[in-house]
Amino acid sequence: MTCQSAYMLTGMSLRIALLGLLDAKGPASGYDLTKAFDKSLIHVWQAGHTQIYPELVKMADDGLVKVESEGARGRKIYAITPEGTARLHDWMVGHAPSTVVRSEAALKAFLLTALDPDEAIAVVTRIKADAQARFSGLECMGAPDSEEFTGRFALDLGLRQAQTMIDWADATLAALERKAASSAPRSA
Amino acid sequence: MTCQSAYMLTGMSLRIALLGLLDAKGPASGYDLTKAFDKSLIHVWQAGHTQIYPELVKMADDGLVKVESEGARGRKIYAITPEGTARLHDWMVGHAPSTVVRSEAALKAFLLTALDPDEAIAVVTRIKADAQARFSGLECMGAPDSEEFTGRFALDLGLRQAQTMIDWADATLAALERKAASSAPRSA
DNA sequence: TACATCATGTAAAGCGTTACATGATTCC
DNA sequence: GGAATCATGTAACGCTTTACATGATGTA
Repeated sequence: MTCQSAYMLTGMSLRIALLGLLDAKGPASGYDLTKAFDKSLIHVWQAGHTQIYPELVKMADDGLVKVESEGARGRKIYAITPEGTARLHDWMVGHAPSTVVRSEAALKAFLLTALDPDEAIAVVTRIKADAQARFSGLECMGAPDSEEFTGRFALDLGLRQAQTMIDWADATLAALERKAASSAPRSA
Repeated sequence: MTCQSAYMLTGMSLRIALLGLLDAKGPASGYDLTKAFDKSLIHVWQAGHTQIYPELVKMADDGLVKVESEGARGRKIYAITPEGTARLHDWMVGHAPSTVVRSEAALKAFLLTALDPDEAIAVVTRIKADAQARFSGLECMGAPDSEEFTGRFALDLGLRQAQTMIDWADATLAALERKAASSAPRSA
């Protein structure tokens, strides 16, 4: 009956991502964290500075981070607190993964049968091209210099997911082409 | 320069999902559509009745659907209009897939290195169990009677994605177990 | 001096969840 | 009569995006 405290029940993932970055890489400013989201968290979670700055203020109010120092140009360096570390740990081991899915690609897949085969082929071809671009982007993040080691497992997952989309697109294109051929065989 | 009209630029996916259902299955009430989301769109897009009812009203205002008839118990049957069909078609072929990703599982993958190997193993084991449950759920939706044919391609995609998560979890568990063994070899 | 980058914020609007609220009909 | 299901809605809150806004510092 005793429901765990509220942080187990609500979204919170932006907080967790920020705590994770501060935990892994040490104190940083909102500006640094915004860049980190763009650079190494882009395939995992997205947030802009307009979301990050106010969230850091709220997290400081809640004692999860604190302003460690203020540098040039009003730069504020945040550090994770022991309470913040504990919160991060609790979320990682205690938070039941949410089952919500909201995928535009899956929605297009769902609605594909509403289109003519030719149009459906165009849609899936575009999805495939996107997945290939994502795969290439992730590959670049990975191997050579790789200043970001934190994302090793997430990178592997991202690559596998992109490959899965490519494979699905290939299989779907094959099915659609069979259908296009059988529904209009006279043009051969 | 001429940006396409606003519907190309914003979210809209709930609208599209509703239009797709009305297009595929014919006129339906908000209640029916809510059930359809739960039953056949659950692995694609999620929405509850509190979101669907007001959205249908707005869509009627915009001329994409209309109240075709009113049945017992205040039941309102919505039908897609030609304009709605056109909007659905335009989105399918014209909307650039959004690149935003926000995945709690990927976030956990990213933060895995912040945990002890033992804890990380527990987290990944749970992710794997979830993916297996999702896979089984999708399998049930698929084969035998299958009153929902519309979701054929989306179902295939969902199964592939669930399998990918299972495969990633297995590979990650193997890596973590090697790490756990090498960091504490004396307990053998 | 002008432009790029660094660095921080606020405000408005839309999307999504949870809680609240109501009433009709059907089945036991 | 009571419970389950049918059927629709509103309100409050939180998350996310877009647009607006400001000023400091470095560099060509």
